[in-house]
Amino acid sequence: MCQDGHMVARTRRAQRRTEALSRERITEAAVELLDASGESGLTFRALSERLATGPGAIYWHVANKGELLEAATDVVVAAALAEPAEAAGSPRDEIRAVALGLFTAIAEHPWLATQVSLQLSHGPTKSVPLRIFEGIGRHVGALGVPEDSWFTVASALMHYILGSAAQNASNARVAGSVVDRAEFLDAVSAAWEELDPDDYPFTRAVARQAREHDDRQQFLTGIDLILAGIRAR
Amino acid sequence: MCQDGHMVARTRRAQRRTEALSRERITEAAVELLDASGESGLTFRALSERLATGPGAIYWHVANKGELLEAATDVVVAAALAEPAEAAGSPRDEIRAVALGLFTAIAEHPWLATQVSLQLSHGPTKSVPLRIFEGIGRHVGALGVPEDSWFTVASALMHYILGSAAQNASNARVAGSVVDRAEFLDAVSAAWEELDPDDYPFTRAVARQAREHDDRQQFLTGIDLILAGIRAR
DNA sequence: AATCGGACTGGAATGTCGTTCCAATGTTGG
DNA sequence: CCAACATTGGAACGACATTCCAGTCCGATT
Repeated sequence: MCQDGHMVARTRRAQRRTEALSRERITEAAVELLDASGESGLTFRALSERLATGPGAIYWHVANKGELLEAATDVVVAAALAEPAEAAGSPRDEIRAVALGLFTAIAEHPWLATQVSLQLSHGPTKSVPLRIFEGIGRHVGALGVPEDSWFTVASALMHYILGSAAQNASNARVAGSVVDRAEFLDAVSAAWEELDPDDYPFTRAVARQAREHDDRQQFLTGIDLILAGIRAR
Repeated sequence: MCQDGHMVARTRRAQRRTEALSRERITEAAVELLDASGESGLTFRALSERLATGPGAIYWHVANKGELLEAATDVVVAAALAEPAEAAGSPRDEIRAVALGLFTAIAEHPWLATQVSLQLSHGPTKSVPLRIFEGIGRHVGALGVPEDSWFTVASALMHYILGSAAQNASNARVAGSVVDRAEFLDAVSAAWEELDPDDYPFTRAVARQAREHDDRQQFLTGIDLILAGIRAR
């Protein structure tokens, strides 16, 4: 088996390696892996196999796993925010579009919620929070908000959007289909109704509302709430 | 600290083990470890050493690391929400109190932001999201909100609070003192001002506001924004 | 009092992960 | 053609969460 290694190189390249390894191809494969098997599915070993290479080759293009996760998140978020750029509506509609873009992106890539929250807590200079902040803020001026409140208003909107998105990932993960979703909400509602009435009176009281609510609708209602607050000043 | 030398391992209990191992003691030690060395500092090895035991003993009381993190988060959040229970003010002040309680808890335990976001995305039946939701919702009724909007309004407030909290963890982590904080904001603001004017016009425009803003103040302003939106309906 | 069984302990062992290292390979310019 | 260099991929390493198991302790039963 020692001498056998002479010709070990094999025709590996003939397999699929028509394109060279690149940061883009690696990130793309990472996203596919994340979509297919969740956060724990993305390992350098699995990635190596899918790209028909070894871990060392990946490390030539990417510093570490954190950077890989960051790149994957960035690609997906950028795609989600790029779409509604064409349709020019009222500033209110524009902001709703940004919010809904993120909302559906997270529904399609459940791992995204955790990652975006993570990037957010890693600092405001990371590209993902920047993209979102800019995407929202761009339309805040047109909303009639005085300039010295821009920062505050855009921050409030971003925080609400990301907070909601994080929560709704759990729905998306468990509920693949509409039927599953109904079951999931039923389970949540039932669990809430069995809480201790002394400790959780409010949650028990709204258990029925939780069962019947529409995520997307409620999400937009929340945005309208903030927009109404802005207008009320 | 005082080693008993190479005495037989039998007199182990004489060392420091006056109290028995319990879920509470383990969680407490986990929080101390997290506070001292951050999220990566909490390992079963370090925890074993601090508790003068082995990993196996810990696993008798705690199922896995996730459950340990959950318990640690729960304890800290519960403590943060318990304080303002006595002082009864206007519903608006009560909600502000809940929000500020979480805000300062995260400032004292920077690892909390990530954990709370994580728990949130793991489902609405986990105890941490429940506590927060209840803590807020309890005062929503007194706010004059019609009952069929309770769920929506409480959700919107919770999402904003948790989203803001996640962001402000990065400030807290980097900025131990007031001086550090000013430096941090300067760095962020400077980084924002060097962005591409075509891609990030808004962010560049508010860079100066970012430098001078007060986290806590802005956080409360955001809450007032939502409350104003509620009143405006 | 002796013993028996389950609660509890802790050290060793297992397998997986991120990461590093390095010999081998392709590629490029002189 | 050959030296410098960029790139590759497989093996090896250390740290980690988790499991296993041989013990130890303690309260209930007889």
